[in-house]
Amino acid sequence: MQEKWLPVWDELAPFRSGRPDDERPKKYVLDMFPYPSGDLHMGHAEAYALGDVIARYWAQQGFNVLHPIGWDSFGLPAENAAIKRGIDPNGWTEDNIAQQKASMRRYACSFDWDRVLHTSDPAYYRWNQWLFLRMYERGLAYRKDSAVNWCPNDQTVLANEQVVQGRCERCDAIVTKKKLTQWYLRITDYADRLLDDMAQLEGAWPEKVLLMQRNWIGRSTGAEVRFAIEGRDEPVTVYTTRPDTLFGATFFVVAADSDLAAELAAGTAAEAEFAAYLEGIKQVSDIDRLATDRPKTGVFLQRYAVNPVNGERIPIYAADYVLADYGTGAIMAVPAHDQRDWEFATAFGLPIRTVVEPPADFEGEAYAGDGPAVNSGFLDGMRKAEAVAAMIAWLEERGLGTGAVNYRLRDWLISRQRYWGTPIPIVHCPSCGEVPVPDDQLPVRLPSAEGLDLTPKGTSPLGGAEAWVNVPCPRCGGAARRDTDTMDTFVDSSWYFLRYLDPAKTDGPFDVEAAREWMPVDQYVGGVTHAILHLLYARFFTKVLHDLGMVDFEEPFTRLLNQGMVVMGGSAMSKSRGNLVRLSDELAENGVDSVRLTMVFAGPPEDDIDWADVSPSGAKKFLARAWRLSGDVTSPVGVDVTTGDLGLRRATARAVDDARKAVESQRFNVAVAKTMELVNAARKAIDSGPGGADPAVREAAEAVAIMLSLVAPYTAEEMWERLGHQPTVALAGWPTVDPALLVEDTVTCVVQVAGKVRDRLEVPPTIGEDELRALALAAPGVVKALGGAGIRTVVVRAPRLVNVVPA
RNA sequence: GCCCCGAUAGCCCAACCGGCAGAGGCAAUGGUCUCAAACACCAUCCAGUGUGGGUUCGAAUCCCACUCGGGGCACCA
Repeated sequence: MQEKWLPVWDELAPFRSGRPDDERPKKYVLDMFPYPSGDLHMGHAEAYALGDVIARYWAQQGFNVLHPIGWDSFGLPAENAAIKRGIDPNGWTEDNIAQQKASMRRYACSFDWDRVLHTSDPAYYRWNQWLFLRMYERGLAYRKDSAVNWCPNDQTVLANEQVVQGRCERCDAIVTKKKLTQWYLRITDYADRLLDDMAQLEGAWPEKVLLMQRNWIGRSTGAEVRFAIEGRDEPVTVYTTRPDTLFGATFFVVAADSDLAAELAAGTAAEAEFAAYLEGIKQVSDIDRLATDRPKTGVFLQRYAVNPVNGERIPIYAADYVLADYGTGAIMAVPAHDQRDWEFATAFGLPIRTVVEPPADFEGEAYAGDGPAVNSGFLDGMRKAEAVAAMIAWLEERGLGTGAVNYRLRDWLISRQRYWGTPIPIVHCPSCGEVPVPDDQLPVRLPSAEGLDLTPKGTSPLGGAEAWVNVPCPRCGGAARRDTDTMDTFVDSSWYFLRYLDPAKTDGPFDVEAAREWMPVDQYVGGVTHAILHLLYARFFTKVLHDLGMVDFEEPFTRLLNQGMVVMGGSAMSKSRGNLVRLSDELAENGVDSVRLTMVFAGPPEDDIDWADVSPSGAKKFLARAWRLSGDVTSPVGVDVTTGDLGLRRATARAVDDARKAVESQRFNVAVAKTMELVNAARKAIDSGPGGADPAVREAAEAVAIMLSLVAPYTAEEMWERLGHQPTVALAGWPTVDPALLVEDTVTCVVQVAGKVRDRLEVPPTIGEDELRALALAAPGVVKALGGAGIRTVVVRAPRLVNVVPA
């Protein structure tokens, strides 16, 4: 069947979306593009089967559907394979792309093959560089020196988002900290918009993803408070969400690894102790830091801060439970109302002063809840919200502090010390400093990997490409060096959906006019693994592009579907676990259509599919059963179906309508079930009903073919041909439903007595309440159940239900 | 520790605004066809919705508590 239909589909190109004279309304369906590591696997098969249902459905509904595909082809696997086997990452990548592309074609994905792109193509990454420079011009791309996450295995830095439970999300190595100068994108400038614009996505994105993003951005509101430090000219500002507890601050803590801690310790009696402590915590990995029961440690710096609200002298400690890169790296400690401060105070014998009255039955240690303020001067008696506002006003009046907002989100670290990525288009000149590469000199192409040592060693392999690195400064012409870092590959995937609109464009990253027409993406489909990283970055880029005046929308993806994973025997498939199911084996055994059908029918798309629980051979049987229908139709093409058997016509109308509703609400498994139901009804009509010559049977079989075309394109095409039509069924159009056929002439009304079903009545759907009540009370089952007892009330829900409540 | 989501037949899953627990499939059993088997077709079997309370004429559906499973966050002041 593949040999038969692939050339036909190539010829007809039903899914080419760029025709200029196409007047159909537009829909943009986007599948997350794959990383080209080897051939497609079961996970791809599921994701692309689901995306295809949506794309093909909209095509059947008469939309001009843009459904592109490409490859996210920069990244470590290519580089690691290259190191391991001594081959060129580019060649490895191209080979895998060719293999995946061939598999996708066989898998009958409805992609527009005229729009493919891959991100390791200089014609693509040139625009990464261009966008980077636009951000640089606006101060959104900058370099800073700080302690960064370092993966000792991959020998590269990682973004905050790529560290999971203190481990590298890619290779699972324990992440350490390293002080480096790195490139960042100022995503924190967009924190509020990234958070607030999620209101637009409510109901259209999985609630879980929105929640994860909200948590990740982690906006909190509170106040910044200035504390004078004895023996220091400048006060130190702290951030707190509980300014109402300021009277309860009994000590002060600075992050041990902050510059401030070092400065405060310098020259004091605590200096040596502090240095030893600092050395000690550097040895503690993030893994250990994450342990919840870790005892609080710290060093008294022999110095004092002054609480601005009551002039009290409070001791300053350096500790590792305060983070250097959140807030200001220093806190006021209120042990009575913060569990961490409570633990520290207990360990160091510091005073604990209650300033919020806990409820009488409170049994915990620190009380973080609401309650009336006590021991708090002018705040006494106020509850939390009022006290917070009053304290902020008090501080602001005296210039001692101000209301403030903080975020958990950090700026996005994009430098990577690896080869296979987009070179950062900056030249470092001894006299001019950082100099952007002029636009007309883009792309800065990667030097050939040949002769380069790609082995990770902590600095970028690009530094070894002498001829590439040493360039004249674009500004002064003097000897200068290129920046040798490459960009995080998440930069590549932050705007690829725009590039599809005109992937060959040479005078800009994307076609602004086409973006106005096609964007935002109507439906995005992909794994929940990208719930934070990719989706947050893509949203950020979109907002930057909006501010650059290049797009007129603020959110790139209108609707998001996260498909589940394909697992085997309850756990994720892996070679080492020995439960790997090979897609190629499944395809060879059961065929493309059966595998796709199995994926779609297994359950709701967002649920995991356990391959042990599903039956591709069952799917195969069903497809054969559906296909046989087309051979049993004996009426001619174009026969007047209105003369057909009414029962089957009703079943067809109902199935088509139910399937439509199911697809639109993304219950694809239900849509398949409705198709199965129709196949059963048609079979019955042929074998033991009006027979294959009845026009209603043709109507049903044609509807089945079209419904199946969303899931099983080969089978559907075969049926369509056998039914006497020209290809392609993919554009046959969704069957029209006569609304009259959906109206039943009688419905079954359930009659309950005290909530138990006692009788059933066949009534017209238009029956009135009073009439139905009378009928129900006279029903034999009701009379019997009542047994002469009186009636309290009768609940009538015409036409489906009556409930008689006995006295 | 905090926060989300889920639990329906042996298994995977349906059930619209609270209104007959069953659409579909897998497996099983019986039958038709066959020399026999496979295929195909027909039929049958199977739960009262995780547990305990509550609201309601009526709860799988709403509320509370709990159990189990999955996921997210985790010294973010």
